Amino acid sequence: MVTIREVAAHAGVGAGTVSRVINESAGVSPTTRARVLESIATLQYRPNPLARGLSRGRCQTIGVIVPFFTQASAIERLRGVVAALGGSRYDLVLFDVETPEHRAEHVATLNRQRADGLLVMSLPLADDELARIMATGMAVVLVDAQHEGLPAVVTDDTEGGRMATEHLVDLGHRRIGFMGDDPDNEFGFNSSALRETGYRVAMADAGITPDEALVLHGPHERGVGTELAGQLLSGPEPPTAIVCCSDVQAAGAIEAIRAAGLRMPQDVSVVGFDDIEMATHLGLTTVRRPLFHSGQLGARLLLEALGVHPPEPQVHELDLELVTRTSTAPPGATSEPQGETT
Amino acid sequence: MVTIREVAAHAGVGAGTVSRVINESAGVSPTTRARVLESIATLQYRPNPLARGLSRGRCQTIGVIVPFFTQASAIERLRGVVAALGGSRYDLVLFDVETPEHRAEHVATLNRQRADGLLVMSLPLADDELARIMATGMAVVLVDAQHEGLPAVVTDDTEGGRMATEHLVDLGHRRIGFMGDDPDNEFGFNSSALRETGYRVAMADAGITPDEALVLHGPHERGVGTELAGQLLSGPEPPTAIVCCSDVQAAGAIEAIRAAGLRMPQDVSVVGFDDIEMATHLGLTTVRRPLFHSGQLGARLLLEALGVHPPEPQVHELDLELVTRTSTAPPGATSEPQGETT
DNA sequence: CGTGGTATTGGAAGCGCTTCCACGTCGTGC
DNA sequence: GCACGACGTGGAAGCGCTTCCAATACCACG
Repeated sequence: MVTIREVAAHAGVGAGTVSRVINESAGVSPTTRARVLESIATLQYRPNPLARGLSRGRCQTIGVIVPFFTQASAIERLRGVVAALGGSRYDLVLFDVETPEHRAEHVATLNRQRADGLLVMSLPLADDELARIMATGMAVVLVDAQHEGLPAVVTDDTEGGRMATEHLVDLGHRRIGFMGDDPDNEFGFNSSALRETGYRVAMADAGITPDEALVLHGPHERGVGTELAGQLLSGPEPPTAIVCCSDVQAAGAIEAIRAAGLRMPQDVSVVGFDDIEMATHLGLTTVRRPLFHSGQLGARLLLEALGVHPPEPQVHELDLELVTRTSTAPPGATSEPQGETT
Repeated sequence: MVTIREVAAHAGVGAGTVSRVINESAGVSPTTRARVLESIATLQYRPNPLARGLSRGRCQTIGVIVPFFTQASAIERLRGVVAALGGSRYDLVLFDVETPEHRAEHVATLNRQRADGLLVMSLPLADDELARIMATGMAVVLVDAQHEGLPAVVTDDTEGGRMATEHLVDLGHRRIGFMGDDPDNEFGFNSSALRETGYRVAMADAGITPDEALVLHGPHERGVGTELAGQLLSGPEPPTAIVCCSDVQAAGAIEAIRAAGLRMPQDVSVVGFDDIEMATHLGLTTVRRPLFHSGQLGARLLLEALGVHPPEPQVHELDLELVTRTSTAPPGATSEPQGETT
């Protein structure tokens, strides 16, 4: 491992001068600079990022805290982050959160030296957790979460739930079920609850009182979607349409519909949420979340926040969009609906 | 930011003692240890990882070099890595490689201080690149790539190509097309070429001389799959089956088949490669690669290599498996095939 | 020829940690 | 009562870098 001192010795200058050259600081004569650069090339010198970081107090790394890295939606966001970071000089450290303990651990461990900035995805951090992070001086940007005084990239989940439900109402459905995440999940995710609110708003707007037996909750898993949908469909008065708060649960629901020997959309319509790739293949009507874009924008905001002129924290709301495919139709429709939007 | 010295002062001991406590080194009396731990808790002290790394010469981080982070197969592997790293004390730094320049840059930048170990995915690194990496003393594990003297996790691509083709031959196909990656791609990926070899082996075994007009190449993209398949199908003597060297290209091929007004599998059978999630939804018969498992195993091997007793470098070959779904059937089959394997 | 800048430069200090060495302070065996 | 380990412990040195300060050289000007 070549050190800066060896380079200095080789070039016949002081260590400080070499440092000035690598950092492109002003005040090095062109002659000296050239000599130093040559020595660097000859010796194949690479500055030690750790030493640099220790000395400068920052490490050219941004951390991404992402719950359930294994979920398609998280991946899509991460893709956006990677894309945005592509051109920058920052490395990306991944903190996967699968349990509340993970989160606590990461928050506790985190400090300025691990990452200069932090992208927090989907996790509604508690006040004290955020306070601790802020105390380290790290720049923080939230994606799919919100907190006073912090820049954030969000979507309107309530509106999304409303859009999905309204679409079904417009098609003529009255008995509409809803499947969402557990409202009292251990992470404090609340987007599902908001979507449920949107569902209720749309129902109310249409003058329908939701049948509480048609509103079910369970973990964000495909199998759970199958199970919940099975429950809905086997009831005394099954719904003619189901709003799912994720494409994953919707995929499960579709399985349940097939298993029950029912047809989609003739017997049951299904709307999902997210528009992950799978939705295209399933022909799933869904509320598209700008996942990639949100990750990308979040990373950009973070880079800005780390820059020379950090802008005022601002909340960026990205639009949701209803993508109509073949999983929804008027209740009791007899013919296959035509045309698939990709 | 609390430093080790402040903790030492608070506990009335020397900095060395505090260090010994955090690192659980022997030689600290229980009384002192308790006092120090209390001070740490009171002051909420967190060791600075940079300083620690600088001092110890390692940074508790492993790097993952992954080309085309945006590809489903890469993601699946990464999931495995994250899973394997879950319990360890190592952080994960992601190096995305989208262009050969990226790769060169990463290899140049990399040094021991950035990561203690390196997981190289799918990238056939050149000798000099590897030499440079090895010179840093980093532990290296290859996944889906191989190099003398390095631990690796691989699959037999030739055998995979053979399996896929044999399956079609067994079904009675004779005119079988092949679609693969560009053989002279800028990264030096060769798995597609190996699969093509397997295809030729299977054809030869069946006594069939492949029609070179049915062997096409193009970038690993869905759109390209559509295009190539379109070409195959519009020829004077279209194939009755196509072996695709990835599920992504296969998905494109399926589109082309639909677009051409043909039926799958009655008119054309399709076999993919990878078994990404999409394959299930497409009903795609495919050669399953143990993607998750390979990432997980790779990460485990790396952790072992970083451990106290690094094992001898070893090449671990994981099995491929043909997953039969509804995209393949005997040529000219009249009835929908039954039963879907998930 | 003296004065005050400006342009370069070397090198010490310090970032926060680990680790090694030296220094007590005991307890033990004689 | 003394020598000798073993055990705890403090603290200096050093990891490789940045950055600041002082020093030098050089210039133009009067």
